[in-house]
Amino acid sequence: MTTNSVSLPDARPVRVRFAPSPTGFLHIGGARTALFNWLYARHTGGTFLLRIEDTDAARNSQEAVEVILTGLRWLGLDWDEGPLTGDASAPGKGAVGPYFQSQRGDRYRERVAWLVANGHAYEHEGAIRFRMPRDPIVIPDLVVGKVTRELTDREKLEPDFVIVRSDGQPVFHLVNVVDDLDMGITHVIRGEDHLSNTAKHIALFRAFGVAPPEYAHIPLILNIDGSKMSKRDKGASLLSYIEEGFAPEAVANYLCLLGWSPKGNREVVSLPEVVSLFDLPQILRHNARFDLKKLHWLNGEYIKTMSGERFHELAVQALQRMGFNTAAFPAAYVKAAVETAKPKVKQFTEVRHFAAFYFRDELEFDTAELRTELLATDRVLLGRLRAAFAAVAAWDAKSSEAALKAVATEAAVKIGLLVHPLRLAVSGSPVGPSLYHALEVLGREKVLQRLDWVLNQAPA
RNA sequence: GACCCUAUCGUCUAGCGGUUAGGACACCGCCCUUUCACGGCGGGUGCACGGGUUCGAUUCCCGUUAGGGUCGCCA
Repeated sequence: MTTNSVSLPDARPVRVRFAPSPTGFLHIGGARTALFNWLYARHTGGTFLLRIEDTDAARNSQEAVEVILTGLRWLGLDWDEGPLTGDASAPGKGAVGPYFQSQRGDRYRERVAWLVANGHAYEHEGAIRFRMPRDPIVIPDLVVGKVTRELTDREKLEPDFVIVRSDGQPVFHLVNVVDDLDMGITHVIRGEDHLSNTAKHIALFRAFGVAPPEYAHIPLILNIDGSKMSKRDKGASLLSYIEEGFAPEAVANYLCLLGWSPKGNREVVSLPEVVSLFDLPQILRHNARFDLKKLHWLNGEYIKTMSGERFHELAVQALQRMGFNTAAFPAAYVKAAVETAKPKVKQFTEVRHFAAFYFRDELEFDTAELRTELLATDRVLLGRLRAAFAAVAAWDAKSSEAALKAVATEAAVKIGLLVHPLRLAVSGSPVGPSLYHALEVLGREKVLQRLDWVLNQAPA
């Protein structure tokens, strides 16, 4: 029997929560904690609650809460109980609210008074301290196993810890436990950074005379170099993935793969399927490093199978964020243009390279060198290509391809000699969508215009 | 300093005493091709180290090392 197979079937319906502090920032690790809680609730048919731990007035604002709500909604993590907006005083959804700690002061005062009255806590220099047991506390953990936590040397000097500051504000350990108790939380799924603190929480639950919830401490997400991911690190904020053009389903899928596996050599797994496969004991115990390249690949996988409509929606969104006024172009043109980028794009910010040229009046080169390179091409050859294009009867991908190949054959050159400068001339970039399809979408007029521009420039 | 957790390719992982240690990303090579990209095929790289236990350890135990976490009138 391994140490972590400790869970017996529990009659109580599962109630889990994500309890972030509104810092104006949703950490990617926090997002994964929320995801794992959500997965467990959905897997067990339980309830997922969102609780805002805004006891620290200094870092508390409505906007900061909205960041969390927006991030969770973007990932597709809906909560059964919790706030509806960032407004702490507004009513939330659920029977055990308020779901903002700033609104629960009475509960905390009541609980603290009880602890003091029953000898579990006492006032000391204006603050209230909890009488912490001196003996080691055993933490049964669904992922880590049985952990015996002894006091550290510092704690031995003063084992009792503050639960209410001298200014009257209750402290995290107290409010966290009181809320979990009052909200009927059955499983606490949180980052491993809380494992050591759990001894305090268990002691508090016992003082209140109730059994602590089940615990599941999940490993942390580290930077790719193994250092801890702090707020400052690139990619630490969930918001950055929204801005960098990732699809939420890809990010959620990738997060699932960190510390958990669907087995069977699979990587692409939809959230509904993860819901059915997910369970706590299978979570890995070691930290994972965040590999942006794999997320990038995974995002590409999702884009490949994405409907044209959804791709269109997200691509246009990305273009507009980059300042392209796609609305100024005919809808059919935008649709066709964006479509040519779909097979090549792995991230929505990349539509800039694959579709921006459709929406620019002036040719813009990726680099100055490319401009020089284009102006150095054989004008005679390019002129013949222009003439052939002008003579094509019906302008489409097939006919422009045929025309280009005919010119190449006639001139006895490899088609690459035409293709490369042509691509540069119409898009300003050496990489892009299927060239002939791009020509078709762009329209003959614009193609000839851009070729003329090159032909009229002084040779490099 | 003390306490706690962890350790399979560069990265994410499968493996739960006997395997040619599997997959994916990344990387390299080849093919396809619209000299790019996309796609296809192929390739290399791994059980941190040292002791046990065992007929046999990647797998179990102990230690070392390394990484991470915690010890706050922050959450």
